[in-house]
Amino acid sequence: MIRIKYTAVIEVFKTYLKTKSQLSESEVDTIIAAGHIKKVRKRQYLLQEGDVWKYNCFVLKGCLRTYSVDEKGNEHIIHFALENWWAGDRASYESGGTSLYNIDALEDSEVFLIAKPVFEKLCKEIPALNDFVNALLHRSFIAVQNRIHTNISSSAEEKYKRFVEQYPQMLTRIPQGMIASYLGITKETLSRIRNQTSKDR
Amino acid sequence: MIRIKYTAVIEVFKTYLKTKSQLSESEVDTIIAAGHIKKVRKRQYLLQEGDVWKYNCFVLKGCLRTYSVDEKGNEHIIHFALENWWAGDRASYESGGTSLYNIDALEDSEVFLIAKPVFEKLCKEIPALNDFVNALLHRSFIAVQNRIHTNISSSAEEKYKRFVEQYPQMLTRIPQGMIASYLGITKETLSRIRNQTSKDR
DNA sequence: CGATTCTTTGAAAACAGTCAATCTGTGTGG
DNA sequence: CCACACAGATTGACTGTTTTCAAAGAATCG
Repeated sequence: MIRIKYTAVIEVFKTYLKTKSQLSESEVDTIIAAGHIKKVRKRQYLLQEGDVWKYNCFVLKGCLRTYSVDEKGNEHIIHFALENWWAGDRASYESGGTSLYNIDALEDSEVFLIAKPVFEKLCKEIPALNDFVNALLHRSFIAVQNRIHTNISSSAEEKYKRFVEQYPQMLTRIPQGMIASYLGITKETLSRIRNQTSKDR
Repeated sequence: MIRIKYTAVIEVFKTYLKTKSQLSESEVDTIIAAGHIKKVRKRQYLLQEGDVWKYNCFVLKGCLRTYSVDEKGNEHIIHFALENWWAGDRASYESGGTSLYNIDALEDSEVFLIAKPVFEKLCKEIPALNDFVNALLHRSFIAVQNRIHTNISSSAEEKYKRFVEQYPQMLTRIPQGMIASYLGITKETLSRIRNQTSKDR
């Protein structure tokens, strides 16, 4: 059996839209024609603090992180985005103001970008897209709220355990220190937790 | 000059919709006709863990909290809703599954409820309502994300300070112990922080 | 290999939680 | 009106968790 070994990376987005939304084939094509692929090398910024975020960004390949840097130089990661995830700064996008966050790539990545005005136009023209974006936003909200709940009710160890359950794919691709940052604990604490739990067995 | 001393409590919702949305007078009336007012006494539940949440709930008067109770019996408050705020459990609402949360009143309150199927129908019929709900959801998402950011990047004291800045109205109406719970710290710690900061002056 | 990045470890200090007792204010019923 | 109960806030002593700082140990990559 002959298999096509190389799948154009944009297919990731096509497949995503086809399986997750009610969009027709031609609507999917319209959406894809409205944006463009951007390659982001490891350590390269997609957004820097002070910039304005004007895109919808879907990760086709690789891994991005969204984070802030405080006065002491500590990074605080609020979001990871692997393939099939969205990234961006919604606050800046909505308000048009400058961003407090940085987004950069943890691996060589490829993302699909659609500029805000273009995307808004599409949402108006394609009801199924509008519905999809809404449903997505609902799910995102619920996810962030769950994260709040875990955050205010759990110890460092519990937070890590839940992270492992919820995002096992991330464990292998994201450096431990960054997971610690995402959880709001130090890398040293996370290291000790992991060591601890492996001894317990 | 003669003034009407008593404003029907539903006016709170009318005013809210008129000032915050693009809805026409008649659309506002349609929406109001689609729901009903419910009085909730202090300590009374509006939702209990295990129930399914099927409403959109706008607070006309009083104050509600959404919280979970863990194995040890500790309460973890994820949301407060004063007048002009929405309350509810979006996860249960969207999925139709049972809720992990309780909602109860901290004061004698009045809320405006619109059942899910009715509300969904309204959203389809009234584009301005749909747009408004979306914009609201966007803002909510951004707010929760900011809360995450504060949570993972701040000490107990900083969290409290930000809470005070952001929600000064709540300080006078919500017991301190509950604010502590919302922040993910103990009531004793919050008490000491407050004492500490007042000495510092 | 050398350089860089990431992780681990140790010891001390800071921070926050626990438990129990006390204090304060409020509202209720006798 | 007082006494009492109750909810909420405070305080102290103690414990436990997490951070900090510094150093050393893996792992990765060109």
